Amino acid sequence: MKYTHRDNNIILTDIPDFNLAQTIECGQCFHFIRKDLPEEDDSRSEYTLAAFGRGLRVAQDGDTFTFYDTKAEDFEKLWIPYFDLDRDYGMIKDFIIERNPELREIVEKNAGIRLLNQDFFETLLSFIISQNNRIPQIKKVVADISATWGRKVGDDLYSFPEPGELEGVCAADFKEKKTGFRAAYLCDAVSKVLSGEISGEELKRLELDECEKKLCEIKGVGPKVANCIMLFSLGKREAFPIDVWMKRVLEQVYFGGKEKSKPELAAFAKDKYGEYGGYAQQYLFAYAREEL
DNA sequence: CTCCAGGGATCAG
DNA sequence: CTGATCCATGGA
Repeated sequence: MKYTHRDNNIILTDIPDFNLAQTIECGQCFHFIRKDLPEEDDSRSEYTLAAFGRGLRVAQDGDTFTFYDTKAEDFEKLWIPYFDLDRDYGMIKDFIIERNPELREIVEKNAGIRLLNQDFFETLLSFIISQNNRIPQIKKVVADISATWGRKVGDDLYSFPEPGELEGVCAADFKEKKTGFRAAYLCDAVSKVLSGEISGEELKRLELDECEKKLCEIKGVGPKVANCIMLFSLGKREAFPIDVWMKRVLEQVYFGGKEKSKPELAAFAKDKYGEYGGYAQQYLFAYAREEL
């Protein structure tokens, strides 16, 4: 990874297959603020985001990425893994398109997506919150929970609380954050993590099916949420979350619009995309939200 | 007013 | 296994 260090900023060029806006706004993370930029300038985008107890201001201008106020050590240890910058997405996309030519346009429309490697605990709670909810509302709840129990890590930006910071927080407290019926689920998740019954490190070592099964022991975690957690925070890139959008796009692309059940589609996707399921899923999801 | 949101728990058949 | 209903909350 080649980059330069200037005025406390990390400047990154020559990084292919990476678009900041596509990566941050494709529905895999909720803990960010997009900076309003004058005019609709597609070539520039800027965000502040929180991850792993840190805040980050980052911008893309053409093929130049700027990580503001970032030390080389943090860039190497935090942000390269977080943005998955060490991975060869050109190879991944070629592989997907070669085996699934019907996905060519869909992949190329969002060719700059990278799958983030997020914190397990934050991803677990965030995707419990996501169930039967809308992205703006999810973002609001995540920001509110962070502002209440996390630490200040930037202007109007707070880290997502660690498990220990939520010790003693009960369902009534979560309800005040507009989590609705998910409040009890969040309590169960927090208590299982605090007790050690659920551990991100242990889950990483499990096979996909075993990992999903274990995650589904948490109240409010079903197949879709479990697969999001595995894909976005446990490094399981063969995971394949199926929500209403994935259902729609798969039915449209492969079944002429005919209805299929989610378990049916899950088996279909596993057979079709195999270990690249997670990547295919994210290109399909972004396409579905834009075009369907 | 109704309908629905990156679903899941629960219960019926 | 499959399907129906309910779950809080907010926006269209």
